[in-house]
Amino acid sequence: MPRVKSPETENNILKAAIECFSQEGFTKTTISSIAKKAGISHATVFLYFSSKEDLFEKAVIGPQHWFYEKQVGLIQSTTGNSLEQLSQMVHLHVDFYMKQADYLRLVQYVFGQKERFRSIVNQIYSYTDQYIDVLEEVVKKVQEEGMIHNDQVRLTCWSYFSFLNGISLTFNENVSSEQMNQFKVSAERILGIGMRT
Amino acid sequence: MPRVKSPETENNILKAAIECFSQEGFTKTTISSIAKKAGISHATVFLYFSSKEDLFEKAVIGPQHWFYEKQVGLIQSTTGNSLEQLSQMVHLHVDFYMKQADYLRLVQYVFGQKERFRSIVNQIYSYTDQYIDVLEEVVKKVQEEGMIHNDQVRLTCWSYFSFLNGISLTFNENVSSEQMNQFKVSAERILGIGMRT
Amino acid sequence: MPRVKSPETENNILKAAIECFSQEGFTKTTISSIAKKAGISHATVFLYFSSKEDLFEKAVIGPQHWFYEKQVGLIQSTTGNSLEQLSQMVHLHVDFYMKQADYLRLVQYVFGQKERFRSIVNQIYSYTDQYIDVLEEVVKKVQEEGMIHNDQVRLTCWSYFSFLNGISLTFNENVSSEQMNQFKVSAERILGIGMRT
Amino acid sequence: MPRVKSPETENNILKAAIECFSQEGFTKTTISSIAKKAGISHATVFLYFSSKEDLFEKAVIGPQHWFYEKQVGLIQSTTGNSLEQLSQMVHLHVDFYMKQADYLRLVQYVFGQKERFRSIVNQIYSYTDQYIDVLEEVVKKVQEEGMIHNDQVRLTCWSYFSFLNGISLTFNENVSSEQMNQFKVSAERILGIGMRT
DNA sequence: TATGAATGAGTGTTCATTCAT
DNA sequence: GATGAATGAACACTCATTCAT
Repeated sequence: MPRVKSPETENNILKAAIECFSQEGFTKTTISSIAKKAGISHATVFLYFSSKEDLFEKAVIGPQHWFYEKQVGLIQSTTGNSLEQLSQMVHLHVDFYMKQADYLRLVQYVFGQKERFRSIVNQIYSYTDQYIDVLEEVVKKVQEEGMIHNDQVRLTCWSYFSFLNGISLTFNENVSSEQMNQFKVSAERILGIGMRT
Repeated sequence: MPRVKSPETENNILKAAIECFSQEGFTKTTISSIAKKAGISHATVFLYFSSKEDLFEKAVIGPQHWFYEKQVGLIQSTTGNSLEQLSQMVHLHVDFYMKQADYLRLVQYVFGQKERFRSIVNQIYSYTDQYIDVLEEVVKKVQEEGMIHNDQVRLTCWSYFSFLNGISLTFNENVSSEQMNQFKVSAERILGIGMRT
Repeated sequence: MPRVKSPETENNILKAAIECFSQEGFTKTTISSIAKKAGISHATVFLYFSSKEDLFEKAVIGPQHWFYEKQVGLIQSTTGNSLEQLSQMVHLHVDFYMKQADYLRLVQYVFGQKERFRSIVNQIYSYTDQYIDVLEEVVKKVQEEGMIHNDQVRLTCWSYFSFLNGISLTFNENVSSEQMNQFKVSAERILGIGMRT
Repeated sequence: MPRVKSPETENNILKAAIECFSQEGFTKTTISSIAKKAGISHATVFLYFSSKEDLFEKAVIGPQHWFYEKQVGLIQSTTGNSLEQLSQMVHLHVDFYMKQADYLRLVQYVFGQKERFRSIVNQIYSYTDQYIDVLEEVVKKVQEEGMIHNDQVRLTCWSYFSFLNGISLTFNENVSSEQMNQFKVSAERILGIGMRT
């Protein structure tokens, strides 16, 4: 982070960049459109980021730390016995994923072009891996208490994670609360809870 | 009598286009690169498609019919009692989605930029709706036999569909067979079957 | 002239070419548009003319012979004493020039870009020179009869010729008969006749 | 504070554009050739003009105001009695038209393709109309003094104007002074003066 | 520091021309 | 002989990046 002048400006650029890149993709988005949205001149962008690629990478990677902290935070904010905690986490996760549509679209855009954005994809995978670690712990704990059973906890966690991405991709606009509830049920089922048989 | 425009060439262009567009996105992909991959001159592309936009739309929409026919076909190819059939369908679906990574990435790319590709997105939604119709029927039949229970069958089907897209997005390369199996288990769970409690 | 197959087709092409070239200029006009107007395929044009340049040159030069024969014919078709004949000629000339707007526009187009179409321009000048020869003879004859006086007969003829081109250029659509009459008066005045003092 | 867009550069582009367009026509002329002649990069042209069409229109229309001011100025610069003034005006006009060959060729090029450049043609007609207004006044004044007679003053003025364009079109290079003098005589005759019978 | 002017590299698209049938 | 498919050359226009102020 060059931190040349105003960190506020830097943030404005990054926010504008996330919006533009997620709506139009990398190549279609112009530096000018980002600058305009950030309320500055296009040339100023280059004072804060060395190139369009640099800005893109920072816009995608930058929020990752916060993003996964947030997810972990959701887990830690739960209360009750561990089964109840897991269920609460699922609810919070689904809500969170549907609310972060903009940024998630950007991440999904990058994931859809793995060869093109190899280096960024790898960085995100590494963040995700850490998060899956945390998730795995939680699920394992519930399992040890005998309340659910999953042969392959880690792989189950990846399924869960994929599901969250899948719903965010398919429904990033106009989701009903009924639909949201169903997503939560489905997510719980993936983790082995919530079956009402 | 002059030479005749070859349907084979048209197909080569479409195949090349799907590959390129899914790897690089719309704007980054050049007509030249598509032409090169199809083994023709870039100008020839314009003999078959009126513009880059036209080619893109046809590359995305074209396979939809086949794609959903295929999915419906998978359902019909199953045997046994209806629960077994549903389970078989899930297995075939997961396999199919992981194999169609290239094309699915393209569809997901379009979905990630709904404002930009509004018209295409709407067309795909309409295909998907039809497919969900079929899926709903199947699930309802199993349910009527009392073997599973889902309050919201249609919404459950959308969850199932989102999950398939989610795994295809997150893992479009190097998936282990263990992982594949877990995906199948998770998919079954979303539909309310496969819980081993 | 290759005279490959049908002279009728060749003529259709030339007629279409004159129309297109005079309306849109050389570069803007496409071989396809000419072919379409001539009711044939664009490739067929190349059976009759070796290149676009070739077709253009033939379309411009081709009618020159007929055009100046026609003008000379107008002179010879007059009757009465030589002053009356000159006046009749002027009337016929003005009518003729306003009627040949399409082709004249093409010639004027070429004249407006003398460097670009040097060779064609020179050929037209040589035709025009011959015509001015004829015109000069006529005017000189009237002058010898003492009915008009012009110091510089040849230069006066060029003025007359320039005037005809000038009105055709400025008014190639919607000319009133009043205007036509005034043109005739003006043309006569250039030649030294028609002054009503 | 950044550099400022220079009006000098804009003028250079316009001058280069007039030269190129008048020599090669609209389509044949490339933005690069204009830029080269103006001593700048082709991309810079688009900083000053939004498109090739825009540049063309401005190059054609731009000088119209100056052009007709100039013509009117010529009239006002004359001295002596009104007949002498008219004669002087004609001399100045002929000189002026032969000197403005470059720009006039461009105007004539546009006039030769009225359908293609309809909007520009209409704008020029409106300028010309104003100029003819002025000319008409002058001629009428001379006429009122009983020194010449023209039935249709306005139409005569259009003839005069057409003649000026005609000579400029036919002789935009290498005109002898003898020829120039004859042009002046012819122009005077159109207006009803200068007959030496 | 911040900006707008300037530009070179790049791309979609057109079109004259060639070629196979 | 006639045609439509195929193509390479060319061009308008865009945009990331640099530079002068």
